[in-house]
Amino acid sequence: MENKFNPKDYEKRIYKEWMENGYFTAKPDVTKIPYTIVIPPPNVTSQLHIGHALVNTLQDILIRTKRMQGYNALWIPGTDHASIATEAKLVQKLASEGIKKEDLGRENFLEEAWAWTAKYGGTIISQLKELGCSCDWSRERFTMDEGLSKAVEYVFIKLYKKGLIYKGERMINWCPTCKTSISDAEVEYEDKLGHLWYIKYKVKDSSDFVIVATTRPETLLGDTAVAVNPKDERYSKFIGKTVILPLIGREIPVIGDEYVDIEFGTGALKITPAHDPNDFEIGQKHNLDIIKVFTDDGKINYNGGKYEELDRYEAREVMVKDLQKEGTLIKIEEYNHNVGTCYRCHKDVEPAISNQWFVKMDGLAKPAIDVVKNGQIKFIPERHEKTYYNWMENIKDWCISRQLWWGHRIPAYYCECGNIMVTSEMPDKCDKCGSTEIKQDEDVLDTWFSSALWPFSTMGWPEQTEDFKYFYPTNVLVTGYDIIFFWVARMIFSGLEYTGQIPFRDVLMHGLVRDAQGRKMSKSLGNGVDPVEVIDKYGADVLRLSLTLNISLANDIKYSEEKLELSRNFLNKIWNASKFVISNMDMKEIFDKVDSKKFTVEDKWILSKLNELIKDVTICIDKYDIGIAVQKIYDFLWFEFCDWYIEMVKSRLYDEKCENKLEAEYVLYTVLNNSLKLLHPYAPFVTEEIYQTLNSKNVSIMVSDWPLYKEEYDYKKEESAVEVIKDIVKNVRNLKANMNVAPSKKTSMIFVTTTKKELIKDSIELLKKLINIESYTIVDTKINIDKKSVSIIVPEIEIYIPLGDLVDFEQEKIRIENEIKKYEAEILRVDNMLANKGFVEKAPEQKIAEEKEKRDKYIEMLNKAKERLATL
RNA sequence: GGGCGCAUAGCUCAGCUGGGAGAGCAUCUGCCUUACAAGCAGGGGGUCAUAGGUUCGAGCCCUAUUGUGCCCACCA
Repeated sequence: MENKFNPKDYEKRIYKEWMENGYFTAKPDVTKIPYTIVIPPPNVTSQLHIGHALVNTLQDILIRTKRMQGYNALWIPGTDHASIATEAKLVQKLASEGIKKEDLGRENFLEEAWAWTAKYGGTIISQLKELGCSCDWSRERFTMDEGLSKAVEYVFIKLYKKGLIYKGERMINWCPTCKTSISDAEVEYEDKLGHLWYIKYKVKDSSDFVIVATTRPETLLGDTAVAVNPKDERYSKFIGKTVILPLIGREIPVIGDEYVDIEFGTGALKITPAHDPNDFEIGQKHNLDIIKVFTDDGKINYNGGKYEELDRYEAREVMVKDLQKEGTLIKIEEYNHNVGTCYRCHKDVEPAISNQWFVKMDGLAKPAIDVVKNGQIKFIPERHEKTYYNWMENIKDWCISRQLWWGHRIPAYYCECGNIMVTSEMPDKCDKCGSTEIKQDEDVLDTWFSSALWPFSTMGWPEQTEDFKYFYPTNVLVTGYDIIFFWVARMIFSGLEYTGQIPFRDVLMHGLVRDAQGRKMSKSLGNGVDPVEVIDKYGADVLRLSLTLNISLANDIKYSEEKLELSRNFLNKIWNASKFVISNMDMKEIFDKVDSKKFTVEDKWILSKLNELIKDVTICIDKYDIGIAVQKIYDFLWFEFCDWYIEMVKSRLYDEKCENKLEAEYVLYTVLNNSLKLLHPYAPFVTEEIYQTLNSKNVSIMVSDWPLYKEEYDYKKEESAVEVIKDIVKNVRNLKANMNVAPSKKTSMIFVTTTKKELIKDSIELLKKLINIESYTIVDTKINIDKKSVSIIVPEIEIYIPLGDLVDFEQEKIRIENEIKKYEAEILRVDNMLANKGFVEKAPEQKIAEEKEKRDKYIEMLNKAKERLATL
């Protein structure tokens, strides 16, 4: 083992060994219970960011734990083609070369896209490997693989035949920058400061006018009515009349509709059915004309007269000026409102009427709600179920067509006669009119349409493969709560509809990783942390630990350098402790001669503590208390094993004649070996490196057995005995520190006790080492005690340390007086409790007994302290 | 407008089914003690946001308030 903890020495080598030994692969095996996770597929061209590092560390922890526990653990990896995101990036790249996507043409563009995928596609995968992920790479999938594309096509056709997919003209969200429709879930609302413009619409053949307030004056080009509330006395008289649109002079009717809020703005609402969802509905109700005024890229179209070709915001400026000139703009107010933006490019989306493909949601939503309500699928933390219900219960039809090229092309074919054929192969001729003039739909499917199938399409579904039959449904889905709508919800209803089963049993949702100031990490802020740089500097284990140690999954995680150092220091500690243990393993080959009767009190104590740890950690991981589990490992290894046990056994190890040296080595080995196994899911590399050094180069910790709780290691008596020893040691050290006596100074000690004689005798070697005893006596009563001594009082034991002139009696008096005060306070606390009728009557007996015991203990110590004080 | 979090030591956060407030960092004191100075030993530091309530007992459960963050929602 290298002297210094340096992850670079072994991480790459170990990962390669795991791969070569095929430890990550899993095959159906009826003799084992499957445990399956499918990775949330990262974008094929993405780089590993800190969120990926977290979600994949969590999955790896679960998979590695279950694998060691004997499950047939399978973690299916893969990537997503991320239709809109990838296409946008590629378009941008082409633009920088002066190429437009349209000039390239569909075929060539797709060729570029595949080339791009091939070039950048491997990065994220190799980064996941650096992180230590134990995915079955032989099953790596891509959402545009042939098999997965088949699944997409199969589902589309099936749903179409069932009437669950339809095409129609609806109001959808249009992104003029990405030039595609997007679903409701893909719209992000942002609070933006805008204006309310008050515009005068003249009533025809009258000197009256109606003033409307709008945040979007440019849409007046598409106005086909002004609506007022029929109950509004100011305006009801105008209903049925017409008003004249400013700037363009077109006549539009004034209509009455309850929808209009009398209190808001002016109480008169301009209606633009083509560019506002509410106006669209009102338009439908009143049979209003629909006049589109925008082009697909957000410019004013041919209906805009002289404003044609102007960008929507440019048009706004120009029109506002013109309105001012005309005198019809009478007021401008600042106004804060919610503006829908595209989740990809963050530009404002346009509500627009468009002919698109939709998935009919009402029938799909209910079963998806039921499986969560009845507990077949559990969300962790549970509160996210509410978010899920809220969304599912108010869901609208899902717009799935995208005006993009990169993605699964819609398997719909159009004949010039208007007939639509939905099939997997391009038909030779129209099945209605026989024409051979047939064209495929130009659009592709929403990227989430294929992700929704991920838990089963990755297993070869719709074929009833062995994998699918054995590994599906998956056990747990691990993901961030920010994609409940995009992905989790859609996998649930898809799984139920297509496979008739839930896609996963548990949904483990983690928080977002934020920067040290608590801000979201983003490119624009430049506060992102590159996990690859972290791995370079600290190693993957440290990164993984820093994301899991001392965190609660329910909350967002603040990332900081400090947490990396904490993790690094811990692993360094383990490294050094292991070095110590390994260098003291000279009798390892005769461990079969270990005699458990020769276990000392500290041996039994640490074995018992280890035993508890095994139990706790196993339970915690099962409950997804991943942060608590590793905290317990940390505390045990550092504060029990290193701080106490190793110090306690040193004297035995250094003493060649020690009769239970073998047992000491064995216990060191056992505790370290098992602790490494518990820690392995969190820090796979360092635990493997140590494990192989501790055992043999031919074994691997990742396929070793998970430690089990053993009844015979439950040594309660020894646990409490060691607590007494620790109590003594801490008190002596404390006293020495307070009196400016070097801890290493050897002293003689007198132990006064009647009940704990054996314990002191048995553990005197320990005490000698831990608190530097030169000589000692154990007596029943305190006679012949050197006046110039200090005293220590612990339950049932008094210890006197003659310190000669170092003893300052005034100091000693004050110290003992303070202790007396402490004891009195404790006694008072218990007395108050016991004097409380309610407590005595209602508290559990055990609790009352515990309190009484404490009281006795403190009274005893109080009396001793008083006696001692009297002699000073 | 609805919904959901969070508020615990100077800082970052743990705290499982309610039973004497914890860790790391920072700070102070003393230590290069042959696994570890990325360390060891010891100390100081908290009305667990506020106000009520339930309970024998509340950091934990209930209600309200304040501050703070997030999600959802078509008021122009």
